[in-house]
Amino acid sequence: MAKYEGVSLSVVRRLPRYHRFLEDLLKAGVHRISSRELSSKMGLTASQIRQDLNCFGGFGQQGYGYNVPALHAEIGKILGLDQGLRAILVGAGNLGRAIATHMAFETKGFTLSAIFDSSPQVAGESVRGLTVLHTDEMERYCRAYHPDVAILCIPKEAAQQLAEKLVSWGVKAFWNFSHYDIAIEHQGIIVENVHLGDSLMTLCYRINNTVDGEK
Amino acid sequence: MAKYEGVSLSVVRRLPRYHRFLEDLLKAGVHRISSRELSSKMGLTASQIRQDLNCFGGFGQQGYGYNVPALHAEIGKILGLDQGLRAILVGAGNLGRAIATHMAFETKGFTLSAIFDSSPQVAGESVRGLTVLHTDEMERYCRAYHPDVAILCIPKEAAQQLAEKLVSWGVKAFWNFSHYDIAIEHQGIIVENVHLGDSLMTLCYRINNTVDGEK
DNA sequence: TAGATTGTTAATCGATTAACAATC
DNA sequence: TAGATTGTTAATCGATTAACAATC
Repeated sequence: MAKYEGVSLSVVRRLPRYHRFLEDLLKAGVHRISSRELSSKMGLTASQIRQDLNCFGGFGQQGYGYNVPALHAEIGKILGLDQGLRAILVGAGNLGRAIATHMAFETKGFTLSAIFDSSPQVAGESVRGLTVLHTDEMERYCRAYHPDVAILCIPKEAAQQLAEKLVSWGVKAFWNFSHYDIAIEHQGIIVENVHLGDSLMTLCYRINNTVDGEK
Repeated sequence: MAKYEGVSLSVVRRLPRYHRFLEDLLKAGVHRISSRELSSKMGLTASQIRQDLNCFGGFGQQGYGYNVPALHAEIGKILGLDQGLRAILVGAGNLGRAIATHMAFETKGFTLSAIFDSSPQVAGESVRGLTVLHTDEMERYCRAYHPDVAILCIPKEAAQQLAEKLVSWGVKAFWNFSHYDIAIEHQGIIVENVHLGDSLMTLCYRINNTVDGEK
């Protein structure tokens, strides 16, 4: 654990993208790639790629470049995609269901192990082969199975209350789709936010404030 | 248009979050806030808030702070949330439907004006009060109504093909949920990516590489 | 007026890019 | 060996933080 402590979040956030591009190359049967070639495909500098990768070790070979299958596997290992961390999903509304059915959890390091909803109507339904449980059962479940992460697809107010409880039941990480900023009140908890509304508003700004032809 | 040309994307990306926090204060009946108070609520520095806001003008008052309703309205105007930009959604699968039904487009600067799907079975269905159209009708629709943005909730291969076409039909911005990196091949097009898989993999890394108690 | 807090300039910090010696 | 390309150090660039004079 914590093998790579000094690595900045900016670098880490680029790793999944490297992994994706290498996967494409792998599928295309490309066995060898230089930082220069990869940089032009990905729209960044060769320097940055070499710097990024060297945070984790020397995966290349001078005069040759990088071995695609090996590098792809290395990055997967660095990310921990083989770990099968246990995730629970909280909130089986439109978004929650879409996340449950749409996401390839298994190839991203996770197993979706339970789904909860606060509505008695929804509890009992089957989503992605899992029977939705009522949120009342969440404490028992967490204490018994110690999920690694909770995926919050619930409104802000519910998120605020439930995050508190989930933390007290030992959940240390959140994939947060709600508008509640967990990280502020819960130091030491890992939070990955997906603020769709913020993303859309940013897009709105950019459309309104971009001169035609500007990058 | 392009009123604020020099402002960096890092600053712009914080605007929606300011807007959200100010909305909460507004609802709580708070009329006045200093950069210092706001900074402690949001988990950033007072300096940064003042710097950020001053990119767009002097909205505060020395010795007093910021007027909450006024600042909230200003940021909304800067973002262009009152513009009602026309959005079309491409792909009415799990994710597309969730986005269509879940997102509050109206309060984020957009109007969802049409939904398309490539499956003849799906075309004709009603989603959020809109009849899903077949993708064959997209060209005619774009040429007639000039949508400002296309929301891509389709697989990578389809995204690659359709992005190409949409650009040729005059679409200048994308809210992209696919794994295809539009921006690389289409310079001058505005792309806001939501790479859920990347976010999940980043979370995987952070869980695997965070020492207990570390921030 | 005195106190508070902004707007803004200057200092620091971190991230990206460039350069090049090491080496396959 | 010669050419290519990495790993790594140094230079640059941009973003964040600190400081303080302006001013309400």
